[in-house]
Amino acid sequence: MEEKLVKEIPAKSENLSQWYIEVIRKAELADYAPMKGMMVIRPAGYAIWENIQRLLDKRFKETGHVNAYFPLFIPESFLKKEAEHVEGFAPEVAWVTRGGSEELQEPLAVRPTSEAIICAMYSKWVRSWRDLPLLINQWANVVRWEKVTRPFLRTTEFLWQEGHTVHASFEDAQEEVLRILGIYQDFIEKELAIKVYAGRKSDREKFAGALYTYTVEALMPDGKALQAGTSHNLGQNFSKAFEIRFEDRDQKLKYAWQTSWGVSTRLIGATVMVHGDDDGLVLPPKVAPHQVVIVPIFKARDKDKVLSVGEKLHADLKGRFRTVYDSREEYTPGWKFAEWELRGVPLRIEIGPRDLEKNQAVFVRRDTREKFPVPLDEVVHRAEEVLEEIQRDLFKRSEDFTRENTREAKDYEEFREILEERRGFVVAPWCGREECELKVKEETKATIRLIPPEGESVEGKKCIVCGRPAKHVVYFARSY
RNA sequence: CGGGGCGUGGCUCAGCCUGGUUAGAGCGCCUGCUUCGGGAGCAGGAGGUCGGUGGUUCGAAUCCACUCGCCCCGACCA
Repeated sequence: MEEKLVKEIPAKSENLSQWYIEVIRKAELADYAPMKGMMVIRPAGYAIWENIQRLLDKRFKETGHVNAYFPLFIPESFLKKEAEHVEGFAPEVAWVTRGGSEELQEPLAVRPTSEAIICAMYSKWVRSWRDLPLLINQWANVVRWEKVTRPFLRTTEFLWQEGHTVHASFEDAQEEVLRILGIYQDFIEKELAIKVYAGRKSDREKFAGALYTYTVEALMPDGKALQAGTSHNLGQNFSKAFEIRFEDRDQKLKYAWQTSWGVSTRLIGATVMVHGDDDGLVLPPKVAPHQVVIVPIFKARDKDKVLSVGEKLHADLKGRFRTVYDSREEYTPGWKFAEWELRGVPLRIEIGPRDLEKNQAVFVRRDTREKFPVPLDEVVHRAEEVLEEIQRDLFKRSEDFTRENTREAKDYEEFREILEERRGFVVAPWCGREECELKVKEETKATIRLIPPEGESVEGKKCIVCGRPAKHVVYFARSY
């Protein structure tokens, strides 16, 4: 039994919810603002977001997308143009009804998502098939008046990116939707080291106003699923509501086909939950604000020697990795170890008198706590390898956990038993009827998280609930 | 939005039930010295008006009402 090194954080395995909140505050990722459901993203948290932005934005640009920025406010009449859309979002929209001392003629919604305002602009910009595809993304904040909030996972205001594209055909739009879904999956698995399943949402769970919604879903340590990103095929629903038409090669005027897609600061929450441990954050090297921390260890008599080697190490490392050199003298090495572990720095490099004698440094992995000596002239090279190993191992662990907690249910009794006692994903055949979906939700609190891509045959399979012939084999889970 | 719990120096909490001296502790913080390979030791010091508002009372952290915020359960949630 390993000794717990950080005080005042509840054990992750015993109380995930408390652990999560405490870690976020103690590691200074975020703090509560004085208004309900709102938080301040502190520098340590924002640095993760900046890394997410950088790595995702690169992928968007590589696939032909450009960034723009649309207004925060949406006139009420615009929001109302697409019927399903307004119905879906109405309960959680914040309104501005006054400007200065004057009542507004028309209330302005604080965007809960930007389809309405963006489509209004697109209807002005799209005229010809030559204008398509239109591939725009924006990094922005949105506001949703949620009843239950939790830092990063569900807050009143949050940061995200939302892509909004316009295409000449259903096929083009569908291709875009799946391309983005692929980017999300690749990004989350490679950079955040979180295993996700990708698939389509049931009609009940899809985005308000979409034809189809695709999703990537991750499994949290308590066995509940978290929607990590969505990509919607909007069909012509919005183009008809907002009159986005183009004249095609055949000289016919056609309504455009659209998509929208997004991931949010919720990804930070997922990263914290999936990888953290009882001593605090464990951050994947690719998005960690600091990838390496160098801690020099010295007594008065070897201070100069150790510090000069430490500085040399720092100089060698800082060009390659996000490195912090913690040479503060007011804290002891032990204190620093605990502090940087709490903050999730993937690799710690210790350098002390004993190491100098052997011309080495000591590496300590945050994820495994594995400690091993590295010759001084191999530090940079080994650091690179170790960071890659950590990144890989974190994903492996997430993948193993997710697979181990993905089970097939033979019958409804077993289905309920799994969701009650072990949770995780339960894979089962479904007839496609909302009635059965609702029954499952009522009786187990689980919903259909996704319908996987076609492939597996449903020949001879029967709905886990009603026994009718199955249309799909789907993934159920309780969710955040 | 319904049920429950909780707001006291930066943090974790005691005090409240049974109102009454200058509101306490540990950690953290500041100063000095000694330390430094897993959250160092000693000495001295600073810091709170008890979430907010109103009420009861000679007197309120303590009792009452309202209100803001946080946590848990439920409802809701693309």
